[in-house]
Amino acid sequence: MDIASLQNQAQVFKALAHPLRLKLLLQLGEGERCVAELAQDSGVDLSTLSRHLTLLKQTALVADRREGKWIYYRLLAPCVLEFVSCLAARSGPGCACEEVKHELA
Amino acid sequence: MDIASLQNQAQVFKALAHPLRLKLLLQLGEGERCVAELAQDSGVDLSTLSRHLTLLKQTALVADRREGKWIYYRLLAPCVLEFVSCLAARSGPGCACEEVKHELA
DNA sequence: GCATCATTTGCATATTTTGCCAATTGTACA
DNA sequence: TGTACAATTGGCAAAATATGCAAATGATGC
Repeated sequence: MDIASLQNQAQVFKALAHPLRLKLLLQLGEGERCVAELAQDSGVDLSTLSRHLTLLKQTALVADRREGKWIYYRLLAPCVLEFVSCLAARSGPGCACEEVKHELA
Repeated sequence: MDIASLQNQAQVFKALAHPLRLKLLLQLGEGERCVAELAQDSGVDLSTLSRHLTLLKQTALVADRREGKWIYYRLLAPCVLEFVSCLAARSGPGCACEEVKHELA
């Protein structure tokens, strides 16, 4: 694995490394949303939200589409959500994967 | 998904969000390694390497074990590597998951 | 105890990330 | 054309991260 690939992948993880951005991805996992909808209970400034969405777009985790006044975002990488579930299933150390359960036993 | 869980998960992604740490995880995917071995061609100061390992340990992605003078690190969460492979398989935007191939078509 | 080797910690500095406010762009509609 | 609304961008300060050097810790063996 060369340094460039590692950097690219780290870039994706960086995009995932923020609670708000994770939340946004989970919301988009349920379907397309416009910025105002995503802002609903985000608790941050609209400008801040926009920057987070831009970051997700740059790593191709989401894509956007304009429809009239609104811009709709959609999820591009469902596999991300699967991995998040795996993490969510972690209780304490280790992860939910079978191999690891064995490792920790 | 509550804010605390999101933060915990973001924490894990943060740990993954660095090329060197990803490289370390990949190396550990092949088996236990002591710090000196990992330092071999890392290109960073030993102290820096140590800090990265500490960070990985804090998020329970790896664990360590002392044997005489050496400290061996091992991978705790193989599912991480699977996800990294998924990312590595991305060619341009999107991801290697089937659903996404469809989405992008 | 003392010297040595493997690894970690303290500290200072450089870089990156985050978040708000204000200003701007893009669209719709009167 | 002008106004209103949705969303993004510029600018800047605060917080978090990354890194190397030097000093400290822990274990070994003389």
